[in-house]
Amino acid sequence: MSWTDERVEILKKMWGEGQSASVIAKELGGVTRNAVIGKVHRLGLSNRSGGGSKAPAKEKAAPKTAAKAKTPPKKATPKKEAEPASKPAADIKPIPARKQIIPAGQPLPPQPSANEISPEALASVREVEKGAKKLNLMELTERTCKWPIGDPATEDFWFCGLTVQQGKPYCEAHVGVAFQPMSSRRDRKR
DNA sequence: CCCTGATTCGC
DNA sequence: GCGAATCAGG
Repeated sequence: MSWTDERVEILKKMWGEGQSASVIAKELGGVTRNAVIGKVHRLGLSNRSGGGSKAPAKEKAAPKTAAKAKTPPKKATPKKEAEPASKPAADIKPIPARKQIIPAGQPLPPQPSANEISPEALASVREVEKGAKKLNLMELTERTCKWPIGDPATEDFWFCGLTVQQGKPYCEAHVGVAFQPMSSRRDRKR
């Protein structure tokens, strides 16, 4: 991919909106966040200033003087990550025949007592579950949502598997229902 | 650990 | 000009 005019437009727009480089990169597709950051700098809008026109212009000393003076690339962690780099996208979920969906009354490991989920949270949860990866116990990793769905006693059981929210063990939606601020507990009719 | 932007430098 | 590798801070 190259930086076509419109792609740069999107970049400027999103960067201006304060979107992170990774998000912009994902949006544009075909580029990594590094590419985005690099471009942002070349465009001179590293600072989120729009009409400032005042460029602090902080020049760094040019270390390259000697013939071959390479900065010792210290590799503290030579781990090579096999990142998917760029992949089209996996949207469009046919969604087979899924009847029973979270009975909301038993599959809630956390918060054992009282689990009346707010309508909004429950709505988003169901939304998420439509795109859940349905991972089994073996497929869970530190960054997959560990929210159980279905009945552990049957085959209709799997884990959400979506990307977790930093730190938490669940994805955003599930974090929402798992960590209900005890205040929002109101007796819902059932 | 993950994420963020910043910088360097070979291509 | 481009962007991976790397650095540095949260």
